[in-house]
Amino acid sequence: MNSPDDWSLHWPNNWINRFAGLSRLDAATKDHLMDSSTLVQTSKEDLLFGPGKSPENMLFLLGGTVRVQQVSETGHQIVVYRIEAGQSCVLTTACLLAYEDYSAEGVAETDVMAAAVPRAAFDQLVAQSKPFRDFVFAAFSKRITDLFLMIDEVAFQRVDVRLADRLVRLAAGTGRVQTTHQKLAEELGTAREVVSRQLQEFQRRGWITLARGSVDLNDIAQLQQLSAHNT
Amino acid sequence: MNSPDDWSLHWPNNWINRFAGLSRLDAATKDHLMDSSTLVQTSKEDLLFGPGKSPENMLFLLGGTVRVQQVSETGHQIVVYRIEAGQSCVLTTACLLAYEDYSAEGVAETDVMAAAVPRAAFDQLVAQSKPFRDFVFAAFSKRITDLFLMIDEVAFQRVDVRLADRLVRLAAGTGRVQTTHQKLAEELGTAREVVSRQLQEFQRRGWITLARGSVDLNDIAQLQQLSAHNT
DNA sequence: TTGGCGTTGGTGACATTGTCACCGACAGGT
DNA sequence: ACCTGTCGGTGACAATGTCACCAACGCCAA
Repeated sequence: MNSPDDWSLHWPNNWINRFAGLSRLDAATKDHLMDSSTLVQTSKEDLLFGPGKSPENMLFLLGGTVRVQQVSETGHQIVVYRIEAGQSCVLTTACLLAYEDYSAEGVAETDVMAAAVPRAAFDQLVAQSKPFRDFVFAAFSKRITDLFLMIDEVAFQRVDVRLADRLVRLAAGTGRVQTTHQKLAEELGTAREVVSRQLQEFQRRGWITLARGSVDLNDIAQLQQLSAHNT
Repeated sequence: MNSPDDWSLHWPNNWINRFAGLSRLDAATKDHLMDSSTLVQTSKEDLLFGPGKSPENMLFLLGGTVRVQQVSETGHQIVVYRIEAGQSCVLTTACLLAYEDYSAEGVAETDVMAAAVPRAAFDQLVAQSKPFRDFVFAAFSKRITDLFLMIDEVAFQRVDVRLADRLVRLAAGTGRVQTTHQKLAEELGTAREVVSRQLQEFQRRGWITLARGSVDLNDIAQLQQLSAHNT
């Protein structure tokens, strides 16, 4: 669901309606936003921004998912958050405005379609439209609270709790996660061996079934209970 | 230096000049900003914002320091960043706009003097002044990159490296840090015992001298070298 | 089919960090 | 001098991170 095909290609001129926070824009502002935006498409695994590749536009994601991850000098990685269809790319937009030494990167996790708004147009929209300002600051707010929660999680949560949480999220109701132990380790910012051992423990308890390159969730309720259990 | 006495009490009507990013405001905007702001003072250890205490104003810090820390459900704490004199409180300003469940808190680390700008005035300034927008987004940008670096640090850096770094920063050139091991542990989001053992190791190497409630730095160069060493 | 060969996952040993229980040293007030 | 609360020290153990190495699998070419 929400592949670039299912709606964005059919109503590319009406993408604004997909953003709840933009519904309050007046007609003239919507026109301005539409006129100054261009549709862009990228393929799975493409790098949207990262060290040495500043994003020059603000992106509104119409379809697909962008994974934002921190790449450490130590060679480690950790996934900080994801931008889903219907969300915008505010943090990186802001950061491109001033700072060059941006150590996070954004990777297309699927094929992605997005509306790109140049920096100048973004600035003008912020100036002229209060609903647009509200949208921007609300998006900021959400992301920033996520960042604080992320710091809390990394600093204080147990690995098994975090892993159970990610498994349930990544399965997204499908009951299966197609990924490797290495990828899961990079999600959590830990080591593959740690993930392997935790997964073995989950399997021993009958919660999941392991296979090469995938994890089947047999008892999502138990996983959720563990992930809610902040001991 | 930069105690509330040394300048802010003498030129409280000119505080805007203390903010480099605000120097480009035109005269009318400066007047507007001055007129809509009120000076506020708080005492050391006062809670400026936190769970159940949303900040209703944007703050420009004129004197003192505000410590922003994440308080976990587990009872742990970690200091995320500090707001120094000459900086503004953008993140929390943004977060107050939308989200209630804000788990971070801001504590006055010294007596604090600040200029408070109500939300409506803030919004109007953002709308009318491009330099003010630039200031706001630049401040956002700085804080957000700090948050990403914080995630990196907590996830991937060794405790000894982080502790050495904090000691040098907290000493601020004075060669001494007046604090307890428990406070240092809350800086780093770790346990007191861990801090105690690391400090003992530093002392064994002759880098520091421990005393009850204080740490003297004997060899800042060595500490800096360790803190720069990202192995 | 067979034999490389890169990817994926498993394992044990060890280092680092976190947790717990408990202790003693110190400072301030009476 | 004696409480009393704060501060720091210590050992045992658990959880997590690191390292070296190996085995199983899938793919592909000889």
